[in-house]
Amino acid sequence: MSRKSAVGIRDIAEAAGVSISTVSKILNNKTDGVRIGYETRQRVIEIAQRLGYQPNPIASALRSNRTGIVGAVNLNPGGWFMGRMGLEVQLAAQKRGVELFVGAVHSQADSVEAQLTILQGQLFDGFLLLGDMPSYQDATRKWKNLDKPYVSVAAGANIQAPMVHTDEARGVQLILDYLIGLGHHKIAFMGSLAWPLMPERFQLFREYLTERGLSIPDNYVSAVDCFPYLPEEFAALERMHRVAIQHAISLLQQPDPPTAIFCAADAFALGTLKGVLQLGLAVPHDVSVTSFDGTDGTFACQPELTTLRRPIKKVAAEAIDLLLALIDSPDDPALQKRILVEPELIVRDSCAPV
Amino acid sequence: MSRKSAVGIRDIAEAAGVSISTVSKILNNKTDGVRIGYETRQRVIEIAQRLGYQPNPIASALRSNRTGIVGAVNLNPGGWFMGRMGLEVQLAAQKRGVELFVGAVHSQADSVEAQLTILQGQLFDGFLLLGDMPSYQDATRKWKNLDKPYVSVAAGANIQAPMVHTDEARGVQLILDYLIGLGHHKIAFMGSLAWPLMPERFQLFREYLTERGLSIPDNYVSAVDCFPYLPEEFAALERMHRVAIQHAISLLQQPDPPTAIFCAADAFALGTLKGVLQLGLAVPHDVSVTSFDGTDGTFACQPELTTLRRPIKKVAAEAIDLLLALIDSPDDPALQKRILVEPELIVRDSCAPV
DNA sequence: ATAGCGTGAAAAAACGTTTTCGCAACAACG
DNA sequence: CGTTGTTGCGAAAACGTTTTTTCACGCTAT
Repeated sequence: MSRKSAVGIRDIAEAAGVSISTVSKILNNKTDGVRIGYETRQRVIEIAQRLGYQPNPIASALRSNRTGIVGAVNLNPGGWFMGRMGLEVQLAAQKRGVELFVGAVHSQADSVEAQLTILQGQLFDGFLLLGDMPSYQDATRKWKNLDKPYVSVAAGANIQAPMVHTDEARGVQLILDYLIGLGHHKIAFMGSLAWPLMPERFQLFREYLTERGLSIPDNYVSAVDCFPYLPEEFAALERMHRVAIQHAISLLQQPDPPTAIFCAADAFALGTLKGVLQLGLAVPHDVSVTSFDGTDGTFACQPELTTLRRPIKKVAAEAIDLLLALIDSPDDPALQKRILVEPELIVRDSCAPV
Repeated sequence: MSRKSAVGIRDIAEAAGVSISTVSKILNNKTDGVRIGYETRQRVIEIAQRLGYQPNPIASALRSNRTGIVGAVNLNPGGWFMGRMGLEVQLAAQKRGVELFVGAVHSQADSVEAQLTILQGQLFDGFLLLGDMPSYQDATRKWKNLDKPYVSVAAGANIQAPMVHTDEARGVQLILDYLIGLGHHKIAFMGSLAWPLMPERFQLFREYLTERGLSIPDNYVSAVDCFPYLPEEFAALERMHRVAIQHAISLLQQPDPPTAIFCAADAFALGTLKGVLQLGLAVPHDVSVTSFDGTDGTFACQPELTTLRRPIKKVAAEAIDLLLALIDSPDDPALQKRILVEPELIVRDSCAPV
């Protein structure tokens, strides 16, 4: 290890017979109030190349107060949807030529704060907050006065920050339009009200149906009691799956069972599929199932799930664009906005007419 | 934005009536050749706290040449297994009190290099290379002489670097012992030989069987032609699923079909499940299926898959430990090692006696 | 001749730490 | 009373850049 120490800006200066400031300006393409002869410019660039110069980003960051790197912290990295989101924002960032590194939060609140402390340290020019969690408000409030721009991605509507999210009202509408179009009136809801976003999603579900005069009996609401955050044990998602199976069974064993089940996340739908099977019934013949999110699991099952696809790539792209804009002009009030992206209903094989 | 500029070490020095060097030593718990009175120590710490001092990691890194952060680049972030691996190394790092940020590689070789350039810049004290890819060798060769320690995780055996990996020979053995114990002799292999690791896995499969005098007819080897790297379109994994379905069907429609199918990754097994169903056959009654990796999808299907669980948490933990050790003593030859971790066979419902 | 100006570049300060070196004060010891 | 050792801390250099300021020179217009 530790070669003879890397070639720096002053090695170049020495080799070119110019000063280090000249080299810096040339290598950074400074043209503002700076004049450098064409001759010198070429020579320095050529020498830098030949010497294999690699700028030291730390030193550069210290002086210029910009690292050119953005960060993200994922509040629910173990979830199928948010896990994918972490990936997609990275992709979107790379497409725009900026590097994005993502950290994950593993336990509850303390870890968020630790992460945010790092993020708001000078390492990143700005960051993304991916997802939501109960203590989100508490954690972010402390950082409201941090001087790095950030945007919130796929978090609840009550966030006080620039944010990008799926148009969930539209999503719920797409699903229910479809189910009702198939003649369903007895539609159950399955989801965990302990998760962020889920209460809002249930609210939208209820509003849609009551507006159309359809009632939602209490026993059509199946509140799975589980928590999605990062599984300390490997089996957390599996446990959740099993719980969903049981919920599907109880939902369908009632005297007047629903003809369709609206699952508020893919994991619930997958569990429901299996629950139905265990009752000796069939999807979609005996009961229709819809899913929400459209992650990978929804096509690898039998029957394949009709699902609402949250537009993950679009959300990621919008988020990065917004963040980069904010980094460029942090005080532009026009950027303090909320972007809602339209989701898409993927019709597959888990629904049928009543 | 931009508060009155953050409180720095010298604000503390001023407030405490000591020099900045003293403050620095106190805040870093320096005890080496340094003596500071208990009195002063307490006072400075108290003041730092009261002023809400947040150290500037950039400045600190510049001087000390250590950032306290490690990085990782994930060569196959979109894969079910490697995606999870990215998460687990982060977790393992956090448990050890070090921050780890992961970047993802989206296209082929150029992106790897771009990432590695960043990684070997001074931002990180060391890094993990997660997974493998065809151009891995090319990309890393150029960086063989970088002065940051790194460890390779879950890459092929031909990597010239400290590495941590599943004991795949043991894994293949566990699966085949189990299948043969159930009386299976006609065992097919399904996998993509275009992926890294897969040829080696096939080799192990072949060796095991031929050692026991079992032949592997060519038509029992189903080489799915697909590429696992980061899906530019959302549907890449889905396409792969469909291809696997077709392969399962051709495998089983032969005159003398296998009684068991050894799938070299979870995605193939999930596809196989559906292929069998489409033929009007049943798993495990008509054919047994085993999977490799044990990611989330393997329990959310019907029947649940018997799978070899690659010990992802253990691998992640070993990798971080090794990396941190390397950062501490980069020149210790004892750390130039290869760690193989024992996998585990998860027996579920996809296999039955012949 | 000389003030003014445009061109090209060097000198020096700055970023916020860590680290090395040194030095005063005091006590103990012969 | 000099030497030696110990304690507690400060001064200053250093890390590798970017940014600001200054400067030399040659040309033109007065």
